[in-house]
Amino acid sequence: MYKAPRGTFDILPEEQAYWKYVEDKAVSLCRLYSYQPLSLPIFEDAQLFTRTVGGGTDIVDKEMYVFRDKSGQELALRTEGTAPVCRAYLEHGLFNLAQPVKLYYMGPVFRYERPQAGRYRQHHQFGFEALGDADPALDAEVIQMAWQFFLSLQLSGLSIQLNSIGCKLCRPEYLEALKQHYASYAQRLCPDCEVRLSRNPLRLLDCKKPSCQEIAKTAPKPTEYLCHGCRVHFESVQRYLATLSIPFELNSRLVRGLDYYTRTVFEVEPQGKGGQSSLGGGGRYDELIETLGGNPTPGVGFAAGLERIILNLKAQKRAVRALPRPVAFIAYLGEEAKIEAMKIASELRQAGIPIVMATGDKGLKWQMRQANSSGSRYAVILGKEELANRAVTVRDLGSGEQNSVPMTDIAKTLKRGRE
RNA sequence: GUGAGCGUAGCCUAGCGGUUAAGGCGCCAGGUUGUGGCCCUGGAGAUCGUGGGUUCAAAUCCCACCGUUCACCCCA
Repeated sequence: MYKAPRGTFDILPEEQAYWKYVEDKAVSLCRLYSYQPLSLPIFEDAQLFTRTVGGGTDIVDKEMYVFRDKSGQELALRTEGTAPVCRAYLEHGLFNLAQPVKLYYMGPVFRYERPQAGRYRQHHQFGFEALGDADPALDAEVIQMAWQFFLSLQLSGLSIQLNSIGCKLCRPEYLEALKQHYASYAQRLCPDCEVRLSRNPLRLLDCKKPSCQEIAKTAPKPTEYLCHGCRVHFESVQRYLATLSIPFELNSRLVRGLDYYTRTVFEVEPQGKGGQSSLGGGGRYDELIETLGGNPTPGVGFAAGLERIILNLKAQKRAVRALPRPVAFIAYLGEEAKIEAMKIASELRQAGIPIVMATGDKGLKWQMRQANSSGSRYAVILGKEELANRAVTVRDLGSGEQNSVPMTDIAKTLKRGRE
């Protein structure tokens, strides 16, 4: 027997209401803020990720699904959405549009990890990006959007963690200071942090080991080393957020696991949870498009994990609207009635009424049971008697009331009952 | 990549050394010759994850493998 590959899963009909709920909120949010939909390929040139997300990050070093196609080109299932959005921005000359360009996307992303609660090899992200404008007001807008997204989902107990990690002007100096600080504790570092010290020092800050956290506590903070431009920017972001009444907590150890971030980084997480619980995150990436060969172009964005959102919706027992059910189930008795029933079903569907047409030539009892489990509001019954009268029997499956309805009036009757 | 728990019908679960592996949900049939839901009766459905070992005897004990879940790590 075949099974879905490890870390992947089917979303069965009974689960779909949650997905629809989240997707609808995402789409209406983007409409509200005038972000436009962008659909992206599932795989990209592998280098798109290695060059932007960065070597030394787990995503690139050990989590990419890389393969060669028949031409020998090295491709990768996408590990995130921001770099592909920027690639599309450059490829299609979207820099010629009025800036900033505001886009959103939704779809699967792939990372080769060991699955656990809220972590999969294929998961789904919803993200939005604003390209071509360095205004801190745009950082604030993106954070506000993220926040409003979770509010609209009726999730509670969340917090926004906010930090600034500087730019190419000020970060080198900071990293130097950070390395010096850690160098004096070299023998007390965990093995992972020893590697981080040389490969990706920023990540030293978010090690969860108590012994390393001690060292991180006294470590210099990125915000202490911001250049003038970055400091002013960060202050503005905070001021704008305050103006918009968006709550946030400064977290000087928030660094994010991707290399392309500059200045603002933020994360939305549930209260009192550990490391792997982040619901979404984002930030500014003013150097990313240049890395991809474009003119220097600032950008800021956010992405959220749909599985984790749904996990939290369930944990908080949020009811979601059920998927629509059929209006009527059409039962028939005998071949002649079957043909008439098929015609009626067809007409009703053309009138926009969702119908389940019985099949299988079984008894009425069986058909009624089907009607019941289909969730239909009505059963429409068509047998010899009805054929003779040119009128069907319409039974309300909620109340059990049942009437004879002329064949010409079925649509009208069913529609009336819908209100 | 590391560690721990768990693998019994489509789903949930009982059985934890001894004859035909038990129950609930769901499914099918019947209780109405043309009427669902509730109820009643009956039925189908399980190589007890796979392989090996211990034993007179293994779903039950041991080992390996596979799968899965959770945690670490990292991230959505």
